[in-house]
Amino acid sequence: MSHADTTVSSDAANNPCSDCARAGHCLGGALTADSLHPPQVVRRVVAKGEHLYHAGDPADTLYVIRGGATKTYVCSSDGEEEVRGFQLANDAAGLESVCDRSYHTNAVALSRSWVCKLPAAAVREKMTRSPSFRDRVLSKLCHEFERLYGMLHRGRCAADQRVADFLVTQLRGQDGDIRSEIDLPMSRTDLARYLGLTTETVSRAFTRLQERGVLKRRGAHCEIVNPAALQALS
Amino acid sequence: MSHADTTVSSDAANNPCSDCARAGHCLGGALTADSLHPPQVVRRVVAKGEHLYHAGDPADTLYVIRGGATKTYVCSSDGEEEVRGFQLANDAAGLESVCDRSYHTNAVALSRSWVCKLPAAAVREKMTRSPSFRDRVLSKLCHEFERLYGMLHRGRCAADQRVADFLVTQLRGQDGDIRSEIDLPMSRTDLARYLGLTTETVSRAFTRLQERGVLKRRGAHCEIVNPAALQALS
DNA sequence: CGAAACATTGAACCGCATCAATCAAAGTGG
DNA sequence: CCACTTTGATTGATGCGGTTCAATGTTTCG
Repeated sequence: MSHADTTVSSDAANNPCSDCARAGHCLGGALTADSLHPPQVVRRVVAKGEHLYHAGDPADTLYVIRGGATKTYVCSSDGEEEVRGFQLANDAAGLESVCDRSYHTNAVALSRSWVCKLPAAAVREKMTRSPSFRDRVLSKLCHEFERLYGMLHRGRCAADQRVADFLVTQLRGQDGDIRSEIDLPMSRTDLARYLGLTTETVSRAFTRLQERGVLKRRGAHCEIVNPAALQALS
Repeated sequence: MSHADTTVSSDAANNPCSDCARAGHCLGGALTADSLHPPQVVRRVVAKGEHLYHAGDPADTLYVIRGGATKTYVCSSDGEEEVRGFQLANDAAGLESVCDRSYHTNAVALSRSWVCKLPAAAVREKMTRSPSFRDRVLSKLCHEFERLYGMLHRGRCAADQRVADFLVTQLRGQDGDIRSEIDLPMSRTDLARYLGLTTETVSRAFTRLQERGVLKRRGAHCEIVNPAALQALS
């Protein structure tokens, strides 16, 4: 994945979205399309382990992930970490900034990541001015609802199903087609805390999937040998 | 609970919210406050077992429950019913009408219920006109997110904790104070399908809570003897 | 009253968590 | 570059909680 366009031209200094290939599909692009004066969207590189925000911080920024990967998580009352979601390229983090005063999750980079910061105030203002932009934001919220309902459903399935379902979800790109291989950016521990299982159980599920000839693993890389079988499980 | 105001005055025929005590706290009241010509909000009585909408129907109505109780549910691929939520007085059903074209759940009355139908088009239109109304709708969506996150957390707890946590949630009225007794409007089966457990496990959890002196049951009625102990569990 | 639906209780089984050990990969410092 | 440490992943053995199957008790309603 190339991030050559992070080198800032003088144009991009005023509007980082002007030289972004994804501007047409991104809330940031829409936010800066009818150009007001100052740069509203800011690009940033985030080191592995660095936080985008913490729970309780004033929710003043909507993040769009350009590259890399992040996770959102909370620490439950018993001290356990609950992973609420992973964000890859083109995903949003901190959507609660649209409808709440403060973040209720923590967000941290799983690897070196490239993100765009959209001021929540600008997003709200644009929502007021443009119903179509508002509908795009609502659509994002709607997708998040669907994802959460999916998580709830997964929580009622057996371990192998949870892992299979997760893989199917991850393999489906935003363009709709289904890839046959993937690099999982998160650790087994994070995946377990996302799926509501232990690392041991997740590990065993992967082993079983491999033994059945559904997939092959090489470290974080994961190749789907039998997509139909994977789909059938989830 | 009295529903005397369902008897329609000629005023109320044009605007059912004009004689509703809850109009000030209800999206319906806000929708009809700056009165346009025809009645936008329609009241209806829904018989037990009658559906408000089905999954796949065009999502053209936002429902507000005035009295009674409803549940939303989906039938998963394996034929099992998954209950996604219960709606009591002042709760909304069909929130997806704000951001989606069609409902993705079914909604059915658990008992004779009184509902208000808000046309989704009118809600969207008012959102465009009034940022504060828009923020109220967004706030509803935000609360739904919180509820879903709570459900996800509950899904990782033991059976007794799930039931205790559910009770605590139900006992907390929208005014913030905590009641000491409650009539559960849903069957054990529905509750089990909501909590991701079996009816037997839910039943045993209630029995254990009673044996520990936390609560007393008389049919659907549930009296909390030791609120502190209940809170401590959840 | 009698039937049907719902709720409760009991016994046995099974899947996941837990505890524990080994293995693999990635740094780190001499 | 190689020992050494550290971190993460895998595999194994055991126990427990919730499901499953089955029976009984309770409520509701024609």
